[in-house]
Amino acid sequence: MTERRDLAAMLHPLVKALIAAEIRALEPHGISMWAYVVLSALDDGPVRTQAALAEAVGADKTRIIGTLDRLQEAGLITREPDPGDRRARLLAITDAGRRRRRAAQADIQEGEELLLATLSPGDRAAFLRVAETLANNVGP
Amino acid sequence: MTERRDLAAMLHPLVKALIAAEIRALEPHGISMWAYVVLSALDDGPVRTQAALAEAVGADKTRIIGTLDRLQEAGLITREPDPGDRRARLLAITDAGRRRRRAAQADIQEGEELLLATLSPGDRAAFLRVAETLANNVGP
DNA sequence: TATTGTTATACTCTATAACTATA
DNA sequence: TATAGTTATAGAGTATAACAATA
Repeated sequence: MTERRDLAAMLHPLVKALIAAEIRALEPHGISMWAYVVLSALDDGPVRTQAALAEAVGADKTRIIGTLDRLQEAGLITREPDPGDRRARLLAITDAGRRRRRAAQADIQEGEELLLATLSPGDRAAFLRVAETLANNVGP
Repeated sequence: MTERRDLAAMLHPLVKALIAAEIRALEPHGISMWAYVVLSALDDGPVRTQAALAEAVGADKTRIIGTLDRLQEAGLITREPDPGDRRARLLAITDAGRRRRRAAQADIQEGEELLLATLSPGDRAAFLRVAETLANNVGP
């Protein structure tokens, strides 16, 4: 094998920079990183319990409660007791939430494109393809 | 632009998994992640102050002190006052440190290869090339 | 007075445990 | 009694501020 740097050593600073840029991009939209993650998850479809949502976004169930409080307060999600089992909370994104999330995502990806623009079309496509593959191989 | 997932959303779980694997790989070598990072930086050449080393590895200067204490105690680095300015500490890796670091790196990259093995040779090369490029574009 | 390294303190993020309400 | 959600507590990691030694 030809010599190379460690994957983590290369990708960790990159991810740190991406997250910092994402936080800056989210600020004008008035939502936190966790709020964005939650909205993104709910944009794929409603979820029946907060624990399931937490699991889907890779968080502890206690960690998203404040986020859900604020998203509900802002009218970006709905959160109602399941009539069939009033312990559970049915979670769904609202139209306003969907608009907010998609506007935020457009800004985030616009920033990311500045980085990707330095790549050849072939490298860009290969990198995105591999990133998706590896992210899926590695579990949630 | 064709639709795609956010870079951070793909790469963050990947990096988390890589770091977790790295920590497991380092355990038999008896060094922490920060110790490995410090050894790797010093394997590229000695450094004249702890602050410069901290900066080089993306850490706060107060955060690496305990790590340096342990590395020195274990004989993996040397750390002596600069005769020309006794406030500064000259830092260098020892032969034992170099051996430890390289053995650790071999194990780490062996684990990473399991992931990369799923890729076509072209995708593998492109991914490593792009990761290096982006990591450099993004600052230290 | 300024700089290097160190120690002490506080803050943020996260996880664990204890509690409530429903079943 | 078991489960979903919430609140309270504690732990890890990090950054900031105060301190000691040297210049």
